[in-house]
Amino acid sequence: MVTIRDVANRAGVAISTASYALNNDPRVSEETRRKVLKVVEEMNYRPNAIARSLKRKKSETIGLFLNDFGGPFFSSVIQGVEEVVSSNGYNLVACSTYGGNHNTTTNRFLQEKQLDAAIILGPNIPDELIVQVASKDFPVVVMDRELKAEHVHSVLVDNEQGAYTATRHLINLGHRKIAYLSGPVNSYNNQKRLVGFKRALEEADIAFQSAINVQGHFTEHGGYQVMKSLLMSKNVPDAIFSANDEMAIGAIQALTEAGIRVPQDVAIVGFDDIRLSSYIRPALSTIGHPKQEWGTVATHVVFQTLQDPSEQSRSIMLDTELIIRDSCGAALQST
Amino acid sequence: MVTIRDVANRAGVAISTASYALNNDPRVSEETRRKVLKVVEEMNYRPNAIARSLKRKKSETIGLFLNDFGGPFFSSVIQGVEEVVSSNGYNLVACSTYGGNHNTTTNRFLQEKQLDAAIILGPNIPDELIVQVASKDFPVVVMDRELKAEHVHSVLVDNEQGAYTATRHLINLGHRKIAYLSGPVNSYNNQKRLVGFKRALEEADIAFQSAINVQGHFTEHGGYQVMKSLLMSKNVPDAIFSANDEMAIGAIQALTEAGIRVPQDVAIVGFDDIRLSSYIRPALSTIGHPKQEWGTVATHVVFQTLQDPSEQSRSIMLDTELIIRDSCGAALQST
DNA sequence: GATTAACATCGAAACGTTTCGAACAGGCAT
DNA sequence: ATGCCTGTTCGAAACGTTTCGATGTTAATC
Repeated sequence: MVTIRDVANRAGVAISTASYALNNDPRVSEETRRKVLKVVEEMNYRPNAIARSLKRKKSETIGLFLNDFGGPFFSSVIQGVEEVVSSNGYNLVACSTYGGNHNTTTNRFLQEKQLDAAIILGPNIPDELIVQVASKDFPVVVMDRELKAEHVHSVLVDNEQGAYTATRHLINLGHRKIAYLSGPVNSYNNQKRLVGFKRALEEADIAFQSAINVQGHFTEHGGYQVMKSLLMSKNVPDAIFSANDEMAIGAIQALTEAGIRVPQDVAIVGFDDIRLSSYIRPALSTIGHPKQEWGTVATHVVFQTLQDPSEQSRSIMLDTELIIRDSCGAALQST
Repeated sequence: MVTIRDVANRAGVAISTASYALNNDPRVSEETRRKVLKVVEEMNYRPNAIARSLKRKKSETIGLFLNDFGGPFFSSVIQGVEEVVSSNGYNLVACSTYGGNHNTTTNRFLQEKQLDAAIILGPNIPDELIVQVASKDFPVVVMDRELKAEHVHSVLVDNEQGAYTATRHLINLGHRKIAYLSGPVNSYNNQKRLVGFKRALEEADIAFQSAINVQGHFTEHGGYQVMKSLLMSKNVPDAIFSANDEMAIGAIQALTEAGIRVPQDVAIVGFDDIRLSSYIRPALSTIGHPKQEWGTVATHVVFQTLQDPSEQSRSIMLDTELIIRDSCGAALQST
């Protein structure tokens, strides 16, 4: 491995001079700089980023922690993050947090100071770990929870408002018996969406029926299963608000198989606006949110804090949008 | 920041002893080890991974280079990679290679020895860079090209055979005028798929018509556009082999809009078996390949080479599978 | 011709670890 | 007493950079 010492020797200068030359320090003369750069070229020298990070106490790398690379809209979020990170001349590493507390990658990157900042979209990282690692020169942005702590910022989708809008929409279409197709009960997103759902019901004087509040684990298969059992119990609602699109798609499948028409017999609205939603039949009405922007905003917060570490903790909420397609029946009524 | 020196001081031992204690070296007595670990706990000490990497010349991290996190099946590949990496106690970082040669992340991680190995699925990383960085203690696995060089291994999908099977299938169904819906001409995947396509035609004594060899950039929109213009030119084929599913989906959209029935008027087969393919109507017949396994195999090769650096360069080819749904018309004929 | 300033270069310390070789203490056999 | 293990601990050098403070040169000023 060729080091800066080799370069310095060959160029006939001190190590420090070589280093200055490489870092465009104005002290070094144009002549020496050229000499050094020529040798660098000849020897194909590459600075060792690890040694540099050790000395500078900066890695110019920010970490994005995801619990699941396979998720349906994470790719959009990553693209947003990537865009801002690289436009700032920083590097991005994406780390999987799969595997919970014993995950070595998470602990290693988060606790062992290999990064300059972290963006978190992995609910299985505990709050305590986050507040522990966040510090003046290690800002953290969370996208999957509210967490009020020093040097921790949050960028969130307005789950509650979105769920409220979706439910409200179903109520306006004349539905009264509306089921909530729930994600994992301890999920932050699910909790907020449930709150919005309940608020809309309450406003319309509809009682919340826990019998038709069923849990589908945020997966297509879960949605399918749960819908199946709801059908068995003969407890079929007029309408369904699904806490995400995946489950809604599974539910539609189950309904269709049972000969129940969507939206004529049961109307359904989802949440997330994943790509698949506009392709299935009937096309899924849903609550959309700006996935890529979500990533860019979070990343901007990171860089602002990096530039001005005295920055206050911020909390940003992104708006959602009702997307009407076929599964809610609104298009049908209006014609 | 609390360092090992602080720990050593507080515990009343030498730095080296503290280090040995932390690394379970048998030299240190049980008593001292406990004393050190207690102090570690008290002070909440975390070793600095950067300093360790510098000294050990190992980062226990492997890098996965992707040109596009948003791709439709990359998430499956990543999951496969992640699984093997973490089961070996290593860390995974995923780096975007978006932006071509000037991409700093790529250069930095690849050239500046922050990693122990690399897996590459980003065609915009030039061959020269790969052979330059591959070395005895830095194995590289490519998944997006053939590249014969020392310390470079390849794990590939059998594009040619897959394309051959798909085309052959269309021919067997009685089609003679078959269009090739092409990806970027310089793409390795596209080239191989084209070869397989041509081989099938040749075998059946069908001339390759360059007029219906059209380029759709591997995107849905590209497939849609290209199909539109093919329809304008009145040069409509009996059947289409699309070099990937995305383009096939766009093409079906264009055909449907023009009132042309799939598969009755035009049969179509894609490549990749992305998730969407089984949801669209008509469901897309395609060539499937084991995406997650692709990742796990590549990663196994990495670890084998890491364990035995004298390992020969390997080249592994994964089989594909014809998946018959509705768009090719086979299901229709058989009933 | 002495004084100063500006410029270019250098040596050495530091970043936080790991690890080599030496040192020390105690126990045992000579 | 001497020598030699064995078990434990230690000091110091290294890893490849960056950066502080010092040093030497040269040219400009009085």
